[in-house]
Amino acid sequence: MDPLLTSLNRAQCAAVQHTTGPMLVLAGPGSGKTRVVTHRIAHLLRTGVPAAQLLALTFTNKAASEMRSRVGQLAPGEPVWLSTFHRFGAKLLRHYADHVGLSPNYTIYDTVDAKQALTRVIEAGNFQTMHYTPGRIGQAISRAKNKLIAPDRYQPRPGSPLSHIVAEVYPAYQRRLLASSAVDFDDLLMHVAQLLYANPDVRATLDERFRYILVDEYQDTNHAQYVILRALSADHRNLAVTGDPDQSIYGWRGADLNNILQFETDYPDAHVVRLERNYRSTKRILRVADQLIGNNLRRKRKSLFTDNEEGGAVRLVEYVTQDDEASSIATQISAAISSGQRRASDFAIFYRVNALSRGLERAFRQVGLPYQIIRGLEFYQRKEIKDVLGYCQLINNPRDDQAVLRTINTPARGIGAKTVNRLVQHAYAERIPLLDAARQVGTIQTTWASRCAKKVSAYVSLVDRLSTLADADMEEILGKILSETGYHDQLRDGETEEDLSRLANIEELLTDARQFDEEYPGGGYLESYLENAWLVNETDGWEADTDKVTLMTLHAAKGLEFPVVYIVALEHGVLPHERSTSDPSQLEEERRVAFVGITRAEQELQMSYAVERDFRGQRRRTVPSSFLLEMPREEMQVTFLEAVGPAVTCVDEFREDFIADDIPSIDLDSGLPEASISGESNSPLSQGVTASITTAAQMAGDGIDRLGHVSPDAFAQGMAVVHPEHGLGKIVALSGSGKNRRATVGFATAGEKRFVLVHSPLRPAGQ
DNA sequence: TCATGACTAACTGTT
DNA sequence: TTAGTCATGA
Repeated sequence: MDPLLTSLNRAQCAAVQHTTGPMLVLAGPGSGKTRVVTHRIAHLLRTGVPAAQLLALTFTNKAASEMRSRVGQLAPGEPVWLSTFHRFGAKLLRHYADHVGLSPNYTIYDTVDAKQALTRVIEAGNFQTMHYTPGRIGQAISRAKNKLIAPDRYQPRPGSPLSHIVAEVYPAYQRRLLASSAVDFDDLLMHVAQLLYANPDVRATLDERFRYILVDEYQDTNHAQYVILRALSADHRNLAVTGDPDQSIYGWRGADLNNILQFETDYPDAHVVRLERNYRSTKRILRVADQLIGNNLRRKRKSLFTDNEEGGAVRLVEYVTQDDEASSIATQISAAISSGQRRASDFAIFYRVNALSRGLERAFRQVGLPYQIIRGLEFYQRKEIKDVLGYCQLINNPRDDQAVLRTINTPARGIGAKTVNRLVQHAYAERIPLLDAARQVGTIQTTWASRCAKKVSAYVSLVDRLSTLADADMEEILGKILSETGYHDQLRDGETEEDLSRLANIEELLTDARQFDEEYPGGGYLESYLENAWLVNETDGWEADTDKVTLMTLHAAKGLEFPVVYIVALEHGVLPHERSTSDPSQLEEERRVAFVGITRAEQELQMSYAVERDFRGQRRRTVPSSFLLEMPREEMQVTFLEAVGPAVTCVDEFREDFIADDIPSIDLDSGLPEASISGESNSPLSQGVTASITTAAQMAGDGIDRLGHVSPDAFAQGMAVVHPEHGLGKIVALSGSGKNRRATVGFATAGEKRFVLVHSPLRPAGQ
């Protein structure tokens, strides 16, 4: 028998062996879905399908890289195109940019940039937005884009003031994006859909090229993605989608559950495979999940079962405060680790909102538990990183207004809001990019103070100077930016804690760039580098093989599994989230979020809530989540507090309701966690905490070996160095790696010189 | 034009 | 709690 199939069950085999025609794989949690997808890719390759005809699309970067590594094991060296929808869209758009009015070097705006751009458009256009914030308007535009409603086709609805505003603002916003040759995340899909729709020849070419398409997490696709998929599989109808309606948790992002619920209507000849056997969780965990999700109406019924062990009871624990909750969990985990039962990496803690991670972090630090937090977009959202990347954006795409606005006065060079506004007005009036407007400063606006004009011209020539670097190594580009703009000096001379951490982050960025250069040597990859920065999310930074406890949102947890799972803050308003409690379909989505969390657990699961929780700096009484009442009592072990003080009626009521449902095992006074660990005693263990980033510079030490040679690693951006002939200088930029590592050094007398570090007599100053 | 400090409003999730 | 806005004085 084919070794690809031996380890699979019947349903899995059926899915893997399916080759032509549409297929829907309904895969319950833990049913080996990723296995099926990867094995199917390998199987297709084995049956002679060229790798170039395969396209596998996922929803997140994490899922894509997971899949890439697994396909790599099954079918090494096969160049299967495997990426997220957005990345796929970005690549296609590079190729067909002119078809949709972009230049190939277009910029991708993240949520923040897009919102700022929108705000500018609203201000500049003097739109009356009444009480609607740019955020609200942006959401409405995003929804329209996800539904593929083009700016000129948007129809305001009577009785919806917001839609009238959107009808005005949306076209202006989109015009400005195109003028900047920029797209937002939604455009990555909308433009592609439009491209395929408006260009039958392009569509046919791509349909021909991607004859076999596999889509993971199909329940999370939105209308735009749906249309793209349909367009790419019209002639070659080998579209295989996998998903689980019960795990659809991106409705707010436009995911349309109908896509999966109606797949069989769209493709009447679709082969449908159900993967219902769960290989992940214990019977009791699965029953809790199954009964909870049974309360949803909009779903496809499926029966989950497992041959795994019965397992221990699912725990529900009540705490007084969030601090109790956090420290109890931390103590439990470290006890399990020190007794040798578990490793730190066996544990994961899930929460509904990122803000809840802070208390947990504190508790973990106190106990000295190593942990890693998965949080979206942290690094690339930092001001200093965005500032530096802003210059890169500008080098890559000089029409990028957002980049101009970000960099024109960063670091401060005396170009104030007033000047910028005049520039913007001029640019909008002339319908030209901001940088061009800045370029014209000397010639057009005679009324301007020559002081301002001078500064603006200096900025323009700075950008021009940097632009000559477009094809250099990333590290060199970044290095030049840092030195030429004075950004590095400014931070280095700063004394605040903040400046220090900014500097550390910059170092981290340089290290990252250096790694990138090693992977893509020779330079000229600025665009790819930026694309990567724009489309990453920090989930990629998750290291499965380090021994740390994982903390993340329930959304980020999708697709992962852990031996022991904690879900915290099962409270009304948190899970379900307060913005979702009124709408039944949103409530169902919240239930699915809980379902996803529960089904990540392999052996143990603890859910908890606190009677009091700090929110917005205020302490509030909570109401336990109604979802808890929907779970089977007989599978659970409950730990209620004995007394929570006077008149905690909501919690009392909840307990009565919970107990009324004939609960066999209750455990009223045992198991209450000890108040908390004394905060003062700072154990030496806490040294092990690993939340901070160690920069390459920190690790490099003095970098001088016994022979007196200075390791190339000893040199860092901006460092003062000594040369025997030229004397004191400063490192302006670094590039290359290993023995090819070069430094550009600016000397006081001799000007700029370039050195190959291993052969150079350069030394860090002062050594 | 910029730095400072007071004040205020917001806190879902991800590409 | 905190990021962001606003007013003030230098």
